[in-house]
Amino acid sequence: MAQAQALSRNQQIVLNIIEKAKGPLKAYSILFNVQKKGINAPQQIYRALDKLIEMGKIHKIESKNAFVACRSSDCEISKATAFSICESCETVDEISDTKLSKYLSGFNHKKGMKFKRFNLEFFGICKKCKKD
Amino acid sequence: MAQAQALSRNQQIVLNIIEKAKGPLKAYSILFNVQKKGINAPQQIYRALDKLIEMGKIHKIESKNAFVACRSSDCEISKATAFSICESCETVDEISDTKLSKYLSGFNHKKGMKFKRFNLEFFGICKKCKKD
DNA sequence: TAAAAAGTGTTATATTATAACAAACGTTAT
DNA sequence: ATAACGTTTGTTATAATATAACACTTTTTA
Ligand SMILES: [Zn+2]
Ligand SMILES: [Zn+2]
Ligand SMILES: [Zn+2]
Ligand SMILES: [Zn+2]
Repeated sequence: MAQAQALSRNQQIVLNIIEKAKGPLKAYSILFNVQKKGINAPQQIYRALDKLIEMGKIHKIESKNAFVACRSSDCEISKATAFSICESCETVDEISDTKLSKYLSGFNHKKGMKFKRFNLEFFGICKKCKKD
Repeated sequence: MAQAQALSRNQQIVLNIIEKAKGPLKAYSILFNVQKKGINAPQQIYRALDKLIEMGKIHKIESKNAFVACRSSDCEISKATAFSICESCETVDEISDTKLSKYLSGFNHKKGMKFKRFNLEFFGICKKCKKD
């Protein structure tokens, strides 16, 4: 069993903020939130984000350039991610659906390319927003 | 049958460049390529790109901030897109697989959100790059 | 033909992300 | 312990991506 990787100081600070957040956070919004902790430059944020993504602790929502904490425990490496995104309130949920994940992981392209990783983003209007 | 929408001058110029390209193009690379045609500002590019996306003529590859022409004729509105992306040579192919598309269009989130649209990006190493 | 809608040109600015370099820190191997 | 190595940090600067705002023109619709 691979030893769970320890987080460095900056990585831990950034992860804490993302985990506490209700929704996806942008890099610069994270930056503004940690200036009191002595982190002053974008680089410091982006470096932490890169490592956290590698470790599977967070994911990037590509369509929003924003970052969310991983909630699904089994994506230790971010190689099969799926999200549901509300176009009205911007809520993002990580979808962990075994069938979906298996279906896509097993998907083979006609042109013979073997996939290592995928990212899927669904868009719609969430239940809560539909009521309004 | 809905009348195919005519393109404005700038939209046509931008679309031509993207269609001629072998791979995804970035907005500013498009801009540099059309300065001889009198287009000088990012806004003009982004406005054209936005409309072309709405019409389904092009798609944005979110993980690369780049744009490709639609090759699959049946996505008149870009509501169900899937791409295969080589992490080595950066080649991008639009996947038009009816089964995949149906499977995903019919996918329903546990939380009851009805999806209007999705975008799927697969990553791997293409056949050609594997040989090297 | 007047009003409305879509498109254009332009300047300025906001937002997102990386380059490059020197110093500090944490491991491991003599 | 200490040298050597890789990783993390701090910092300044800059690159790349994208939008705001405003005045004007063209096209469509009524
Ligand atoms: Zn996850
Ligand atoms: Zn919502
Ligand atoms: Zn298409
Ligand atoms: Zn390749």
